[in-house]
Amino acid sequence: MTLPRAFYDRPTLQVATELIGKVLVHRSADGTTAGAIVEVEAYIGEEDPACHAAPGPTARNQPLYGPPGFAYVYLNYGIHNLFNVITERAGQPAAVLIRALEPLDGLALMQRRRAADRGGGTIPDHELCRGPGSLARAMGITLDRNRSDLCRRRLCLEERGIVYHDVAWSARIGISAGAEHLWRCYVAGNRAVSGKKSPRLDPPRRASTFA
DNA sequence: CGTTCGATGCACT
DNA sequence: GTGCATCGAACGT
Repeated sequence: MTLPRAFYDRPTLQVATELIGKVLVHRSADGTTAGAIVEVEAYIGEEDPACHAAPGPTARNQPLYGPPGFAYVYLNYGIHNLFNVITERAGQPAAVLIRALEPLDGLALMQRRRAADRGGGTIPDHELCRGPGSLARAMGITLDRNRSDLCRRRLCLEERGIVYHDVAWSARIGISAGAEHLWRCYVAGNRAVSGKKSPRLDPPRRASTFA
């Protein structure tokens, strides 16, 4: 079932953690793709230097100031589309960046979209939606989905009863200002999560007693 | 395995 | 003109 607008109309960190395990679905002209969210980052308010709202309202960041439950898609590094969901009530600029999915539906279509960028070759399933740019590419999410209503059918988030354990928090990836906030939420140990090897939760099997 | 580095387009100063 | 909420090809171990 599709998440209602009230889901997004709450504190951003709360929405971020509850987004883990929810399913992002895109019904496009090419077909339907879907995946379970395993990694997100929160961007909260004009006081957060890494948030696009940091400079105050501009033409580009307008969706951040709008009502919750809408998409904010923008072009990054001239190459990648990044997909965010708007949280908090209108006037409070905040969003959650979706960084990685575990692919569920439409894997062949994802494969085709990703392969279109390269010469060819097959991509491992767990790498299809690993990283925010790759995810948007595999899901077919482009700039024309900016401001899309996530409570409609075309592009939405669903509850399918998926539960992940070992949910962890860390600093956000790829930013310098605002690194003190631990606003990245991810499933520890999941192969579809971006970045290097996720730090292990369990302690080393044998700690040396000698220094 | 790991790390480095170039590509690329647009918003903003 | 500058600086990105990145990716993956091309190297080195």
